[in-house]
Amino acid sequence: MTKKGEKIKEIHGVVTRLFARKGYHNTSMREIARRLGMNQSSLYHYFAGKEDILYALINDAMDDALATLEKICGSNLPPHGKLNEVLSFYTNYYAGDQDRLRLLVNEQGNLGEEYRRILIGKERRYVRLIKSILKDLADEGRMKTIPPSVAAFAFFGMVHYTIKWYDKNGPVKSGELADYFLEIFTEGIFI
Amino acid sequence: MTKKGEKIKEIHGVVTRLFARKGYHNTSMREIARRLGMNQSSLYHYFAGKEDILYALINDAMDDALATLEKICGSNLPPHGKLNEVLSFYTNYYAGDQDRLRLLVNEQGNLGEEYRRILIGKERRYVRLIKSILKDLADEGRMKTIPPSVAAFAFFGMVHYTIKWYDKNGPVKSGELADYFLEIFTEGIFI
DNA sequence: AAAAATCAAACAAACGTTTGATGGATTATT
DNA sequence: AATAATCCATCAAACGTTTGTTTGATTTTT
Repeated sequence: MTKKGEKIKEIHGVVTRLFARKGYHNTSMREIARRLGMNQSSLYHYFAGKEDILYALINDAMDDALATLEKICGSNLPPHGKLNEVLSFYTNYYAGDQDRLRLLVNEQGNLGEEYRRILIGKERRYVRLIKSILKDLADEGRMKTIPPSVAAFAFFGMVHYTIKWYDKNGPVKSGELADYFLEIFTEGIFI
Repeated sequence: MTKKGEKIKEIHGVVTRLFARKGYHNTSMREIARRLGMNQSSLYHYFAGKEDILYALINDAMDDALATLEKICGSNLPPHGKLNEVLSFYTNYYAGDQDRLRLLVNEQGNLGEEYRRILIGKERRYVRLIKSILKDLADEGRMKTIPPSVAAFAFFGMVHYTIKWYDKNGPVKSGELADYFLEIFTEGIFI
């Protein structure tokens, strides 16, 4: 890794933390620079502007998740095995890297149209992946007649919302959380 | 209703729409005034400041929902009947009044500490209500051994996330959506 | 010596808010 | 009923800050 590459990573780390905890607009370039111990104008040596930093962070987070999800879906596991793997990975991903994913969920609206277009395209791929697994389950006759979109977004909702409440230092480990979500999603809370 | 009261309602409507669609920080007092056809300084005749408008909107939305939820929970329905009612109301509420609830979910972080303290207190009441229903179900032996917090937040997650995807003019009516959510939450998607 | 990294200083624009004044409506006083 | 005093709603203009960004020079590294 080049010297510049490492610095960029360092900046990414600090900015992720700040944007996630205080929000994009409540974090100034001055504060970012101060936390990094550098002059604010030096930031522009690494990034074209504030918005580009946000975009890079969200885009990276999406690419990372997409890569794993597509690998799972491309495997030769049976549908319910894929669902299991996907749900488990996705929950652990969200529970384990909350700051990054807060940006993805909360701050996309602060990007310009062009950037958003790209990210929305990637989001569609997420949804399509989950829906295709649910379709396969339905074809096997293992799933109720619930619109795949509704089921998929119910699942996304459960997982995405963890960034608002889940504490990974609390009593429930993220692996257990994934197990609970899988149980609720597939079999429900009733006995 | 007084003349002033009606004007405040009108302002609330316009601001709700703007804050929900563009975000709090991407909506200036100048734009709010322009959309209302009034001078920006006139807004300060009705509100102490921008932040106070946001607080009023979120607080009202919370109070409305809390009133209904507490009525349901105070009724003499059996636990599963309460769960049914609560889930149904809550889903319809979120699906039917998306702009208002976007503020509740997305923009709370832009409020000062004092305001947030109050809202967090009300949020706790939400969670306590749902958890108490789940506790009752568990005592009846109808619920699996899932931590009530996890189940409650899984439910909140499903419903709150609707503001990001659900289209009430789409193929799924909000009543149906509530039925699907109830089915998924209680019995799961598997047959 | 060339290139990369950092800096202090300043920029123009946008922001939320305040000021001070105006005309019209409402209320109180004659 | 007519007049005076008060309040309400609105306005144009400006205020002081803060914002993201740029400029141009200086230091550090290669």
